[in-house]
Amino acid sequence: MVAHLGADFFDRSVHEVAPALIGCELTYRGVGGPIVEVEAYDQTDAASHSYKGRTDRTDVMFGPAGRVYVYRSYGIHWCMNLVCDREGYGAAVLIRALEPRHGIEQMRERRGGRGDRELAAGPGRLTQALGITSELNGASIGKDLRVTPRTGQEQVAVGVRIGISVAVGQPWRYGRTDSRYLSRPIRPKAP
DNA sequence: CAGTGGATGCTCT
DNA sequence: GAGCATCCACTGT
Repeated sequence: MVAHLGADFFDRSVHEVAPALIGCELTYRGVGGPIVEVEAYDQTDAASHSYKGRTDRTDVMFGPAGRVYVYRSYGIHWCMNLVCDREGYGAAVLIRALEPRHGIEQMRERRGGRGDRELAAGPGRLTQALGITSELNGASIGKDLRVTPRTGQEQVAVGVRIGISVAVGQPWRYGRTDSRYLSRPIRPKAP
């Protein structure tokens, strides 16, 4: 029985939680590994789904911390977030990449036999590798989905977020400096 | 390598 | 009807 993070870990500013998640192990039904890349989104942020207020889609973002917000991206992919901050405030961390460590064979099957570097390097790839869909939207962490604390010190790099068209200069992307499993290299500022 | 465009579904205007 | 918190295949250096 390994200790895992509960709702209290997430019940604070997303800007504290996001960097603290780097190096924590995330597994869904035993499949996963250490998180190497995340992005923070909060209610005052024009790039956040919660920016324009609570809607049917974004409802989970405004709920209690420690729940899972899953949305469809570009009509094809699923992206997974962990909800942060107090109830009523819309904030979440987008999980963008992890290092494959547990259940690698299952990840390979789900990802069409791609190389290890392409199993979970990117938010759409990660959910596909772990078998996460909208069925998980609104679920609480701690059962099928677990996050365990990191064991050592991590070198966390900070950069600008990817794939957005507003608030592009905000340094709210975090990642392990030395990881081979990032979706893209971390750049301090947009070029 | 870098750059481009298509796939595809849903939310919000 | 526009626009997306993406990925992949394909092209050309």
